[in-house]
Amino acid sequence: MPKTSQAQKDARRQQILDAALRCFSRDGFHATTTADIVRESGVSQGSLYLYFTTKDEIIAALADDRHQGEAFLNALAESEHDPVQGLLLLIELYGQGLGDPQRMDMRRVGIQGWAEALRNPAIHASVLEGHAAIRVALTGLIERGQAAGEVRADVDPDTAARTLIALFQGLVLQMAWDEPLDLAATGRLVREMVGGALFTEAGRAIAQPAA
Amino acid sequence: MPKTSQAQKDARRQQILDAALRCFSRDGFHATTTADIVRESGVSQGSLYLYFTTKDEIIAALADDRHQGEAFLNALAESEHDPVQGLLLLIELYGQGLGDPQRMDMRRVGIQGWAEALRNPAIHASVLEGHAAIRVALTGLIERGQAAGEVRADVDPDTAARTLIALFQGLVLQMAWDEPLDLAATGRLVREMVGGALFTEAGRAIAQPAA
DNA sequence: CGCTATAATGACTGAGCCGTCAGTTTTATT
DNA sequence: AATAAAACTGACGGCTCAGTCATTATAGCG
Repeated sequence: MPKTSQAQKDARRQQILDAALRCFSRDGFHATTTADIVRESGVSQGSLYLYFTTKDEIIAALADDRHQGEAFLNALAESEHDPVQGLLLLIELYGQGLGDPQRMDMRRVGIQGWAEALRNPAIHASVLEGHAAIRVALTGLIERGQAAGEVRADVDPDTAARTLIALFQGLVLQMAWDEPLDLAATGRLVREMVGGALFTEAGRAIAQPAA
Repeated sequence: MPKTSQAQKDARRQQILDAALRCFSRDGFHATTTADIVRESGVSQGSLYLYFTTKDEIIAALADDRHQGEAFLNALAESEHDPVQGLLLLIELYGQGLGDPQRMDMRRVGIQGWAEALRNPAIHASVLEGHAAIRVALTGLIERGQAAGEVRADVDPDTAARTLIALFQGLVLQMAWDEPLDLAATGRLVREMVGGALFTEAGRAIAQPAA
């Protein structure tokens, strides 16, 4: 008969993860010591290893957590929205996310993860999994748009999705560097780019009122 | 009277830097030990510290080296090319660079640098310096294009430059992850995006033959 | 109030790393 | 060949860190 409930255990685990996120955001994965996480979380050195067997496991757990927040994507992509409006809404939501200071730590750690994915197979898999989830949502929208005649038929949905994601990845990076990005102007430009390169006349007509 | 020429010293220094680049590309900055660099370069542990006072200095030296290769940008940006053709040429050259396997190590280390810039002030300064150099070249081209009536006047050159750079940063990242990017299709799409969002009718007319 | 099983603790350890330095080798000059 | 200055070497010291474990605290139960 356990002496603590599952909820308490989960809370303690989350407490460690929250602390780890702050530490990793501040110092990166490698310059953060387990002692740092211990200090930041308030648990003892020993307890850390009751909830995680390894420092790397903490990193992996954070990478997995990240994917939870992206479930809204599929909901959006498969909703009843018109594909063009759905695409623009997705862009809009991501743009708003860029400016949200609450998510700063997550974004900074995410970037650390991008780099780590180059050499850590587990992180690589996790990062690509998240990447693929967004891509699937985007390609779905684009294909629906093509079926509706609102997106140009000569556009490869996969290429378009990857390119859009690339654009946002770069913006995330520059935001994290504290570069002075004009988010409103950038948003307008991205909509122009998407409208000009992806949409048909019919698509642009639908997009116009939203812009 | 020194026993080795400056050229020999430079060569030895470069030999260490080349080895360090390979190590950092493979294992990242932190998981690479000085012993790794010693093994890879063939110099002794002691000699390493005749040429660099610190492991961090090796990293900084690589970051600075990187900027040397970007001098061609200014030449291009300030050349006699038509601005629209200059922009498209720049995009073309960068696109070709993306696919060049020779530069793979540099790109991988560059991405490590992006992450490191989040917490290491020296790297941050160096990365932003390189970033600014490209941006200046791009804004210059865009402004010349606006003066010539080939680029839309309602586009903010700085925003457009940052957004274009963001796009390429994301593509570099995805390439480094071994994602299956169709570079030819991506290039076409990027040109469509730029044409649709930045160029005026006159600009598109000039762009058309090049595409 | 004992009693037991689980949870928590923090001092400790062994591995590994960065940077040093006393000694060795090389090279130009006499 | 002898010499001295410069270059090079690699074993080692001091330190940090991830992970452990013997001990202590706590919570439920009869």
